[in-house]
Amino acid sequence: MDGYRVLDPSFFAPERDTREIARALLGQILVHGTTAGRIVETEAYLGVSDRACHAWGGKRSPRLEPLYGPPGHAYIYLIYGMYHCLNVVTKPAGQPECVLIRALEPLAGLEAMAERSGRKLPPAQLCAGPGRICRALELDRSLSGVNLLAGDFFLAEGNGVPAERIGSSPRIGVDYAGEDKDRPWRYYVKGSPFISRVPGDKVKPADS
DNA sequence: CCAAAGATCGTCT
DNA sequence: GACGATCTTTGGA
Repeated sequence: MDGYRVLDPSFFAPERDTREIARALLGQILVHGTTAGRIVETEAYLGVSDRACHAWGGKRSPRLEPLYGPPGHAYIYLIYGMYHCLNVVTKPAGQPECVLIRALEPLAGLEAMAERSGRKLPPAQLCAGPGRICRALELDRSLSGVNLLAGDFFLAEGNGVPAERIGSSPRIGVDYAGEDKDRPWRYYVKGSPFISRVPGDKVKPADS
């Protein structure tokens, strides 16, 4: 879309820790076609040593190939047979680390997003959750592996979020990860009404 | 070939 | 808080 400037490749400098990138992605813009949103919630997945990461132990499979590819590219997979999740690869090829994009503040194409949801969702619910993001922006695994620094599906510069406005918590839905399940590698914009869950919530707030 | 599981979401009690 | 939907992917027989 016009009016957005693609993120500079230096955003994914090799020396940058994936958790730092996860925090820096807060406030940046995700664009696909005529839909766009500001990233307000992310999770870091730290590769082969992280039991919560799909690439834990160096596991490889066709689905995971983009995760082993260059940084700034998308890794998208189908989950539970009905939803997709979008990740941004953060490290040079061969280092399978990434950031899961968990929630956006919708900025453009809200009507299309609501239409795709098939129901009347308030803006705060349109992109509150990884599955909802992919539904709203029409992302699926045909886009896994694409470069997010070019094209019509890309990351654009936004205003970063200052450290004091960033909260952290354990990652969502990784109870299978043993000793890594409680690592506080989920990051969110404090007080944002667009995040998928507020710490302390066991379940999502009811529709309203 | 077949079984099992899954980085979720919506609905129902 | 619990449960079911839905189907690809993976690993083992």
